[in-house]
Amino acid sequence: MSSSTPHTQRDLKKARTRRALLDAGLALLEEQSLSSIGLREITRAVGISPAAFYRHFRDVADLGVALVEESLGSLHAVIRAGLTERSDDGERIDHLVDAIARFVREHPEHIRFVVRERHGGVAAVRTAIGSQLDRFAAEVAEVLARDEVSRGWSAEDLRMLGETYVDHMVMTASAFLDAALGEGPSEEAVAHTARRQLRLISFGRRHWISDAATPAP
Amino acid sequence: MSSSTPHTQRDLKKARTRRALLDAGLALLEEQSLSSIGLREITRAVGISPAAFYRHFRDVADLGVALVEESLGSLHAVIRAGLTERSDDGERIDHLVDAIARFVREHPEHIRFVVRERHGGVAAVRTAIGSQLDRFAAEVAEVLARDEVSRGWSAEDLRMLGETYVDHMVMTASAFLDAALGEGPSEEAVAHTARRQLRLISFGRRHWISDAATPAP
DNA sequence: GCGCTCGGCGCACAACTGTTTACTGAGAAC
DNA sequence: GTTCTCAGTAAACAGTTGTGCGCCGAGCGC
Repeated sequence: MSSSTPHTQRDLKKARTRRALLDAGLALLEEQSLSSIGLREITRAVGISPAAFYRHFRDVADLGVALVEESLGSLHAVIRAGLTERSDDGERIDHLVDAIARFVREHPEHIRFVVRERHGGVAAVRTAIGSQLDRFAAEVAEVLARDEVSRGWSAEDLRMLGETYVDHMVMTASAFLDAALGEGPSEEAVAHTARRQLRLISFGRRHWISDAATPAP
Repeated sequence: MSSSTPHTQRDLKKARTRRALLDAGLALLEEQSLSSIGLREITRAVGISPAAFYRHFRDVADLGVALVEESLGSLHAVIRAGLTERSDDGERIDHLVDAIARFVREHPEHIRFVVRERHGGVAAVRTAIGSQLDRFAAEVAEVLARDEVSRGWSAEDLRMLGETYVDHMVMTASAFLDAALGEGPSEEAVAHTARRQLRLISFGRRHWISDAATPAP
């Protein structure tokens, strides 16, 4: 999107092995965490010599950072579409949850990576994911600001709401992933719970009072 | 609490180096993830020979599982107290958030460990944390069931609510930790956001309609 | 076509890993 | 006081790791 990609067949080849490295790393991350993956392990999986790795990345951590952009870039578009699509609350929730479920089904390794490394052992990757999710939250907040229910909401409250949504999405995606691998509840159950949680938030939103003390229950 | 602890001074010594191993592991986990920590690395930090490790744990993963019980055991009591303490919603939220903040200040390494390994690269530890948090969610649900607002809530809905609370606690604790290390927003800011999110949930709770279709906003 | 660029290779290097083996010696048991 | 238990040791094992070096040789610009 930003780098110049000269169409010479040599750069093409380079881009292809770079892809292979990224894919191999992603695959290995299914059962390990980034900080325990060896450079040699990756090159072995790709079928190139260890030294060749340095032609593409400085570090394994560097490869990790590259994976962050890739993984969250695609999710980005999906969620944004899912949120904007319908303004009716019930349908919107269903669509959003479905969108997440579909994404997890199509890119399981990507979200596995994000969830695992969000609080993982590699600082650079952690902060990369963090700032990506921050931008994400801001965007969601912006979309939600357009709803009628958001009238009178302060920017800060909207921001908080956006973070809540993003965190919920990540957790839901993670739960879907577990479901797909047979660990934890079924996909239906996860979707069910996710919808109810979104509904809970939705109710809270509709009756939100920004500053007043909350009455006793 | 469960194991027989003969007061012979030899078992005492053994228990002490076991503690040292656990502490060393916890300390190393501050900047790495469990799957990348070496057995030798731990024994070196403690000052014993690598082979001595096997007198206490079969694996590094085994040590990890032991850390899970320890880390979440203490949090358990704290949160339960924080939740039960006050029935007024506003005060309860404040107390809960304060309790989390205090806990993070007192046991930063423990929650660091839990957050990092919850979705980390070691399956055994992952499931140990998962089941611990599950029990946790059930307990929270039970406490919340005693509120007046929970009249008419199905067991399933309560369970969902409990999970929401637990997830929120973990995320908040993680945010507090980041704050303490100077990454991300300040502790005050984290507490502020956490309180608002809890308030949002609280509003949602009060206006919850279990099955009916949600009206347009 | 000639020279240059540069992705990839092979090899060497020192450092490290987990695990086993036979052992020592302080303390328990009787 | 003698015997047994067992946490911890030292040494060796075969692998593995990241990184540096010099060298190809296919493809590029010209």
